[in-house]
Amino acid sequence: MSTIQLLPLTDVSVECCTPLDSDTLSVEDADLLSSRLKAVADPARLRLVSLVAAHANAEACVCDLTEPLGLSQGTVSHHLKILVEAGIFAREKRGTWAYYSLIPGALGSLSAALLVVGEK
Amino acid sequence: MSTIQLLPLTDVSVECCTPLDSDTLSVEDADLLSSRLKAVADPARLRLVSLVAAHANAEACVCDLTEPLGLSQGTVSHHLKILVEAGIFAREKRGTWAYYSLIPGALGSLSAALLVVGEK
DNA sequence: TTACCGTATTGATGACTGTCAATCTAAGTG
DNA sequence: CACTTAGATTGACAGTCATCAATACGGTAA
Repeated sequence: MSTIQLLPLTDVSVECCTPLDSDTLSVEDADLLSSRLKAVADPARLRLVSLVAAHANAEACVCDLTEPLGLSQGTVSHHLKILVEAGIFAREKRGTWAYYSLIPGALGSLSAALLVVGEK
Repeated sequence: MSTIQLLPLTDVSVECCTPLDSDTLSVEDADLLSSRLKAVADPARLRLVSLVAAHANAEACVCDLTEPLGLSQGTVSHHLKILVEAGIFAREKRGTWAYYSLIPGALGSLSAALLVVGEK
């Protein structure tokens, strides 16, 4: 049997979609990373992260956060949802209260991903 | 003369503005950090950082970046200005061309600042 | 000087976002 | 059951943003 060269073909397809620079950020990766960064690039949400991290047991309910943030309950709930959807906060409902906590390593991986963008 | 107690007064004022948690992100720091993160939380600007970093000599002019980004020249110029104002890119004009380059350590300090927010 | 080229800026537009007030849902409590 | 309380959701509004087309600016070359 003749052994068909498969690897060169896949290489060509890779070259096709990355024309000039070898290892540059793809559009998909850029969209993904930017959406995660957007979740954190807001003063209210940065303070939420800081408040929750500084809180006892590293978790807090909405009622703990509304007053120090100076925003309405609905707005705080909105920001918390964005942080949960970005994979930064975890939400656990116990009784009437909803407790939010930092997902371990989430900020670290985001911080690391940002750093990698600047490395060729 | 009666010695007036000044220190207790200032202590009270400090307690007044930091009611519960001790070392939480201030509103000013949150605004500052979020504005730097906003500069980077955009797909086009993330790709700009990646493209410049991967470019020869780690610098590039606008004409090098317009085509791989798929955006108009004016839009690319606009994004580059935002990155310069955020302290991430440096701009050097040589002749007709404007060369942009990553400021060393800029992404690193931003990445580190983001990480610190999550540490109590 | 005029002409050209690379870049910056302006104006307009459509999309997105942060915020609040109001409402709705759900879980406890009388 | 009705009532209260915590949180989520909705609708509306103002502000911001990404984008393009067009124009202005600033060197360089003829």
